Amino acid sequence: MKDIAELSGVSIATVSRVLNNNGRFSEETKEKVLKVIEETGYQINYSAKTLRMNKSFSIGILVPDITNLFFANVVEQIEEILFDKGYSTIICNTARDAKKEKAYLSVLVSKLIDGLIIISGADDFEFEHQSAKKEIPYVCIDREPKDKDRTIFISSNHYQGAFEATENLIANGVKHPAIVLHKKSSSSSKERFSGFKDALKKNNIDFSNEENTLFFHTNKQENKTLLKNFVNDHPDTDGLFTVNDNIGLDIILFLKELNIDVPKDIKIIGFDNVPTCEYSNPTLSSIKQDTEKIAKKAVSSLIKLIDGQTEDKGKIYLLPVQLIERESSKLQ
Amino acid sequence: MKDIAELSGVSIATVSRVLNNNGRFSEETKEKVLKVIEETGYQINYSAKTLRMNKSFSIGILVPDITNLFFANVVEQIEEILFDKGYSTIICNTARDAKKEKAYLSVLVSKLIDGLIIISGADDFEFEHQSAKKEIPYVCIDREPKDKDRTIFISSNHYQGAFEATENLIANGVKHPAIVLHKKSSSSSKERFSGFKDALKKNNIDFSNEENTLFFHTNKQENKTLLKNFVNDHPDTDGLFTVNDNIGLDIILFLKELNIDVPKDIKIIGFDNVPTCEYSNPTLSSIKQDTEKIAKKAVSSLIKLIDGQTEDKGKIYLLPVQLIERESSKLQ
DNA sequence: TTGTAAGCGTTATCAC
DNA sequence: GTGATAACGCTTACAA
Repeated sequence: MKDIAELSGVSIATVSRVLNNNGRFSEETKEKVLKVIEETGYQINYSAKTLRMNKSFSIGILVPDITNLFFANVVEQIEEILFDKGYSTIICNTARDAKKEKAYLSVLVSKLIDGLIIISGADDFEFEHQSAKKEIPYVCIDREPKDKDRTIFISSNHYQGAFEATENLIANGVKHPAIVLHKKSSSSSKERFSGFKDALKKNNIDFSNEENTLFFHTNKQENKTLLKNFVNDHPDTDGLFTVNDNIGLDIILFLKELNIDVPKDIKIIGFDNVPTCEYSNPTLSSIKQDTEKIAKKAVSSLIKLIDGQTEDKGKIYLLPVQLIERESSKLQ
Repeated sequence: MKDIAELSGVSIATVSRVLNNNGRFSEETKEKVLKVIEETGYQINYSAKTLRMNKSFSIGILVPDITNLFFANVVEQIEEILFDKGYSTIICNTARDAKKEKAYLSVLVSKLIDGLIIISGADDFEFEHQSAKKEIPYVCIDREPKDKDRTIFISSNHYQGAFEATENLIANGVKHPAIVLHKKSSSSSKERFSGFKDALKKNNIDFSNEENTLFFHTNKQENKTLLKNFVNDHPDTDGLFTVNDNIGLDIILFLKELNIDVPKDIKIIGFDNVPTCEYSNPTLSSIKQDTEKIAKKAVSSLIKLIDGQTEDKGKIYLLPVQLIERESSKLQ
């Protein structure tokens, strides 16, 4: 800027005004300055700007696993919107590791990020606003904040999705549905669980943990055995709602090995609508989340908070989901 | 820092020394200062540090599409290694848009990033080092740099992978192999193309663009027609090497509709080894890139450049790939 | 409409 | 060992 000022024969202050279009300069100087800027290929120094303005024009995103397609889609779309608004995004892959999450939060605070978007995660999110510093606005996607009044919570309607999936199974003739899920569960999979249970209740099917739930681990081989035992112990089972598509897809393979036909013997519906659903055999029915809406809502909510509009604080946005029917749940 | 200094009764300079472990302070002061820091929950201000040191402790990554699993894997691993080394990563999703790429580069320069990692992309990468500023070190993954002497190029051995895939098809009885690829091609898909051609040559199979190549577009329906026409025009075709798995997986579905059996009538091998390969029917053989090695090599190379070690500049690292045989290419 | 200068939170040089 | 202090590049209040 000093160079620009000298080359165009004005003061540094004027250069700054022109750069930020703050008014208080003549058309003539403006052109002079912009010309020099053009020629020199000047690039603003954001550190200095940040230091001075206490605003970094960057937003942090905390995501458990960027290789998960659902997350990747949301992140991609958030990033695009933010980019258009002049913010850059710092994507932090926490690898579902609480320690790493803490470390990242600390780095983000140090970088004076203007806002934070939290995507999913094992337990409720807590932001320990260190010291009396300016509080950093944040919004949560698919993960409940501990401090609900301070932030905005955006989530797909997991309950509704699970409910619809289960009712669809029943409508297609399933008499003994079961849910397959992981033991340690996020707020969203808890919602899915209760959607499943309520659908049974509504359809007068008794629910018991023993008969209607199967808990998977993370190891594939182990899960294969768990499934085998489950269908042995509960041979009536004729429909499975799997808490996500990865589980559903694995089960399709497992059942093939057990010579159990999908959908004739057992119907399956997953959750997330990952691309693989279209390539499996049979193709996997699933619940599709509206990643675009989620991303848009998250960004607009966050921007509001950043701009000091507090009227949405404490709000919860539940976004609708959509059942995508494919072969795995079809009536024969 | 000022507060810390006052609270612990030392000068700001001393606090800085303790924080950075620069020596020139007594054990006693150290403890005193660290205690206060602990209590106050002090967080360093990176903007100030960056401004002063002209070093930002952050690295930019340019990636065409974060929802592509191969890219996501590489990015994830790069991020993890960098995090352990105290760098934070700014992931820039260029969406294969040259304009956006330019815009991002400009932002990254403004943020004084210490280094840059470029992943893939349509054409050779050019970094127009603006003005006489400090030059930013960068390394390229799967994308050739224009200015080869300035940087380090890391790539899977796409040529070898394509060569092996093609030879494997031939070894399994394929007499009339064809390659399926996109018209506008990156440096890596060019390599794959020439690996394919050379494998034909070595096995005394004549190559012609007309008989042995099929160019796909981006539209799925269109591609289905293209494939249909191709197998009509060239009914001898009994093996396809698809330049990536997404094409291969689509073709499996298309051929099913055409009542052409895979692998009996036509054998297929893809490239990238995406997870879906294991779920399709038949499962898709593929070439697996070693994302871990790629990530490690990229980071270590970049760090060397950042540290001013120039002896590796201009080097090219070709990393081995691995054929994963599944049902789609098996001999019956 | 323009210029001067203080100050943002660090690090690094120098003096003690 | 420790402390003053200049400087990094920018914005902005105030003066002109």
